[in-house]
Amino acid sequence: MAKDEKQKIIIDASLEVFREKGFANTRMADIANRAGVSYGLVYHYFSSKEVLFDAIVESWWKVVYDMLELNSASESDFEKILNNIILFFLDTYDTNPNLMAIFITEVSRSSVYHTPRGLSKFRNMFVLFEEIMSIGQKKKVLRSDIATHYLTYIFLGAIEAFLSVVVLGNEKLTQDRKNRAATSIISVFLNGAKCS
Amino acid sequence: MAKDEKQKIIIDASLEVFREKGFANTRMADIANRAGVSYGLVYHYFSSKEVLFDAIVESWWKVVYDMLELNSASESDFEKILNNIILFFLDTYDTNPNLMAIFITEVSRSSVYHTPRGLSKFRNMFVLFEEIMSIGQKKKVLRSDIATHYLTYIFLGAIEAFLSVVVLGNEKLTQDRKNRAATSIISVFLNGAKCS
Amino acid sequence: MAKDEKQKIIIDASLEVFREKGFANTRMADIANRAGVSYGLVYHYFSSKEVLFDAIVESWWKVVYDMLELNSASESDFEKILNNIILFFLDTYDTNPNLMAIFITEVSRSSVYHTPRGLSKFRNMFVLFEEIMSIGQKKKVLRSDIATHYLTYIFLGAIEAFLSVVVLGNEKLTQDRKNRAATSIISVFLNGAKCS
Amino acid sequence: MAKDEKQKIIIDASLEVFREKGFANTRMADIANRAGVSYGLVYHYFSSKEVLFDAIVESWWKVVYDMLELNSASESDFEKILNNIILFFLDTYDTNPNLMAIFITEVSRSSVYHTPRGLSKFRNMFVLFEEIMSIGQKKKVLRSDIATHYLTYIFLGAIEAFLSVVVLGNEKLTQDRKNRAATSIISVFLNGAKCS
DNA sequence: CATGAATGAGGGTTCATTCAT
DNA sequence: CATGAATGAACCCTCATTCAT
Repeated sequence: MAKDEKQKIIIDASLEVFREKGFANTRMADIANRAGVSYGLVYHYFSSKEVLFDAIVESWWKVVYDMLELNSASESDFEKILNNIILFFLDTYDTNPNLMAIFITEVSRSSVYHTPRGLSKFRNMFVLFEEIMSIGQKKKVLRSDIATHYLTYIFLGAIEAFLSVVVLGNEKLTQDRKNRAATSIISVFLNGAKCS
Repeated sequence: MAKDEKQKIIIDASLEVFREKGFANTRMADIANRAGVSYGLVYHYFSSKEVLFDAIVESWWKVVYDMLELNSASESDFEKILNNIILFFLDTYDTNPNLMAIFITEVSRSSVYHTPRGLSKFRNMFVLFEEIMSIGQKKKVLRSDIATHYLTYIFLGAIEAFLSVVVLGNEKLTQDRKNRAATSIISVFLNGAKCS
Repeated sequence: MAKDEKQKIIIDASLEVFREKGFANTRMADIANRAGVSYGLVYHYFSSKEVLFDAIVESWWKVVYDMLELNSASESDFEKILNNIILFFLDTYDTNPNLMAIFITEVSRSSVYHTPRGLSKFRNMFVLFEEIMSIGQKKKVLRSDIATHYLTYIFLGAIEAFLSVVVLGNEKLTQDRKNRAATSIISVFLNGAKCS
Repeated sequence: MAKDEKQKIIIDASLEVFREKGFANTRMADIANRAGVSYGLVYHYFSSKEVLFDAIVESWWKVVYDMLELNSASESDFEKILNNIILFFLDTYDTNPNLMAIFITEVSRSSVYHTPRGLSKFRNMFVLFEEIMSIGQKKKVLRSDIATHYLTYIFLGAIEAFLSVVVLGNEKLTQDRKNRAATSIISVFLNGAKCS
């Protein structure tokens, strides 16, 4: 429909602008201009700047949660699961770098998003990650002498750190590089960085 | 001197407020109130909000760079170096949780800080980290089949992820917990998460 | 006709909303919603918010003027005429409390309505009231040692004050109470409040 | 002090503008311009348009309540008390016509002011008026066969109606005219409008 | 050094009105 | 007739910064 199309145009424009300027420095006028629509139309679809931002973030959480739950329920080989997860993030960066950048710079750490509600979303992701690590431990793939949340910190931290560098450098990811990154991260995570 | 004392009072107050509200939502008036000084005095010492924030961040970068350079030049056992680095961050959180929180939420990822100048500071830290990892590889402690920057992502990412959880949860760290965290992170980083 | 019906639906809805929120705080969207019609249809029938409001007020003035002219020409006993006038206002409140409330709160005093044109409508009512008082004086029912406009102030003021209290308190008027109010007001107006 | 003077300048300017345009059509910029101060200074003293308006209205209620309580406690002749009350309103119009106009057009009836809190202020005045009427009845000056509140409606209504005409016509009141108005209103109120 | 009054540009939001379908 | 998407001027309020005392 025309309606959904316009919404999409506005959301896409806001993804660009939020990414470029950050939430605090984004003007609703910037979004309207970028979208090529009038000032008021943005408000016709989104009742406030925050609502617009939330719409973006919610859609992000949904796909993350879905992805994690899917992998949580998966019967695949555990290493394959880890690989899926990393590639999910890298592929998302590929197809929607603005969304990924916003997640990294405005959501994952930014105090702006850390209202109680925002925090719970973040924690929820963490819990889902932890479940997967717990599965790895139950399957005897992962060590059990390390508390599950440390495994989570390290795996999630590696992904975020890699994404941060890519995002902040505005780098382009080839399929090849994505695979190498996933392989390297998983290799260190599972086998360690120490010389054998 | 009285001068330095007042400056310190203002900086301490701003650490609190920046931590609580984030840079964008902090008012100069908030800082003045928290410091118990007049509105204009803040401007007497810091010519703008940004200058005040930068003063804080610069002091942070200085200690981080110093610490990394010290460890870079250190003759210690490599594992000991890694341990020093982790404990540096955890100890800083202990003694100055506001500074650590600001680093995590306002600097390390936030787009607010990602002016070209801010980015270069961040990259500089990354380079120093990378040098240490490179040393580990030269010393044959770390694998050389993994690109140095991946080792960096994983190690730095783990620290940041752990700190994030602690900071966002406003948690208290005992000496014991700090040691356990360091040990766990290093153990996984070096030996891997896989069951042996 | 369908046309007139829709107009009436819109007018009735606007009476409700204008009464509840006042002219300034009424949105055209509120009226459309209350009427259960689309946004644009209100504009189809009324070219602006002011035109809609005026349509209401004009209809009010018309019945007031008609009523006053009728009583002005009436051969009835003067006391009966005063009674008719009071009961006209009270009956109107009964049948159309929203209209009465709008008159009291938005028209009779509100500066919103006091454009030159609005004022002239108001003055016109005052003149008609004054004519009736003048008739009372000519008929030797009312004292002539009091300037006609003072008689008008007192009589009209009493009606407005009573209506104000009823309107602001959103009170229900029984036939009995209406009669008592009319009798009391007229008794004091004609015979005075002093103990005899 | 400079501070109080500036406040007064702003309040005086806002009295003018509120009177001319009404609350809803008054721009904060208008007030600042009229006061000859910067835009922000208005907010320095009054945190919102509503707070500024309330400051005005509160000061009004205070003098009204004080005046009514004084007359309530007065040992004077009852007719003298009625005269005092009327002259209070007329004198206030004389010295501060803008305040009086705002009371008449924006407060006494306007729905804008009829929040629950606004209403209670209005009712409070009504109650104080009613007490005075009740005293008149107890003193056997006023008839007791008429419910007290009807006496109140008629007396208060007469004052308001007179003031309304004066305010809307932007008329000038001489001392002489004030006295005649008071005498006429009281004469009709006490002795009635009927020819004897 | 210290105070806090004063400034005014900037930005989010509202909402009457228009217009394409 | 009817719809509701689209427009954009208007306005309240914020707050970093300046400045007189």
